[in-house]
Amino acid sequence: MPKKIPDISEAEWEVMNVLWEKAPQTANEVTSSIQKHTDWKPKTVRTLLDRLAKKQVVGVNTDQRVYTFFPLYTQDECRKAETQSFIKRVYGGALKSMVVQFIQDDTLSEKDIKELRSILDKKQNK
Amino acid sequence: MPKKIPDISEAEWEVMNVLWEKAPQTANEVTSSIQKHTDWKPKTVRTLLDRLAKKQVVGVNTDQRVYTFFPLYTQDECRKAETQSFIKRVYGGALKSMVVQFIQDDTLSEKDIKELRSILDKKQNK
DNA sequence: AATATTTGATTACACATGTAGTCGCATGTG
DNA sequence: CACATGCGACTACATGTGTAATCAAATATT
Repeated sequence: MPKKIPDISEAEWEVMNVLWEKAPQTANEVTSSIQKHTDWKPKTVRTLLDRLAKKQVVGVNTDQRVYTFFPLYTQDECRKAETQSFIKRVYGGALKSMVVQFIQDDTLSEKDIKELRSILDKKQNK
Repeated sequence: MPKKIPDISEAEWEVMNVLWEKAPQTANEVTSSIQKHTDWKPKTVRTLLDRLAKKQVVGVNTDQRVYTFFPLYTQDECRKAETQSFIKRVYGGALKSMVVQFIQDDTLSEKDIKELRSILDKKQNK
């Protein structure tokens, strides 16, 4: 089985999302991207990168003078891990319950629903 | 608009789930239920209840000698709040992306998929 | 070369969270 | 009534997280 993925905090997710778009990147590059959505200081971003590296969620190239960082897991892997623990905590493990709630609460648009139906159709006829 | 629901931590969710099943309950009653799933000491449960009360997620009846606790929000309200922030963090806000991933990953059974389809059908014909 | 700047390493600090323990008063018990 | 027990109030303490700042060495600039 794939090794357990460490917890990724909310702020760390922002950083990961940037690294999943493009990697490797220097701390400065990551900071530039991040600052489009947030007002975090470069030092803050650097701390997050260091923590992610320590947690072994990102890797670091130290061969160049200025280090570059890259993800050690795919976005899908991390999403799946987070979602599983989230669903367990909040919905007692039943993804379906969540979807049902969202469908009933009109959180999904007509269009979303159509798309979901089409995805489910494809899946079932496969 | 409904006031913003405070963050509920993982351990606190366990407590809330017990209170949503039946309320009000004394700390002892909650502890008994909780200890079926966990090995938390009564003091731990009490601390969680106190924190939830402080956060105003649970209310406290202090009229009796032994206090009783009860939820101030429904489970649905809390689920919705948590899910919204979760989806935003992990899936960039698109619930659909998550469902798609889970459908494709076979996290949902054939049966689940059938049920979802039927729910979507009902929704659409409404 | 002297100085300014960049960058990695280390440290800071408050608040949240998991996981309890202590203390003192109100109550039940013998 | 004397004492044991239960419960609320407060305290504890390590680790995680958000949000950086400081310091020293390497590098770029003038």
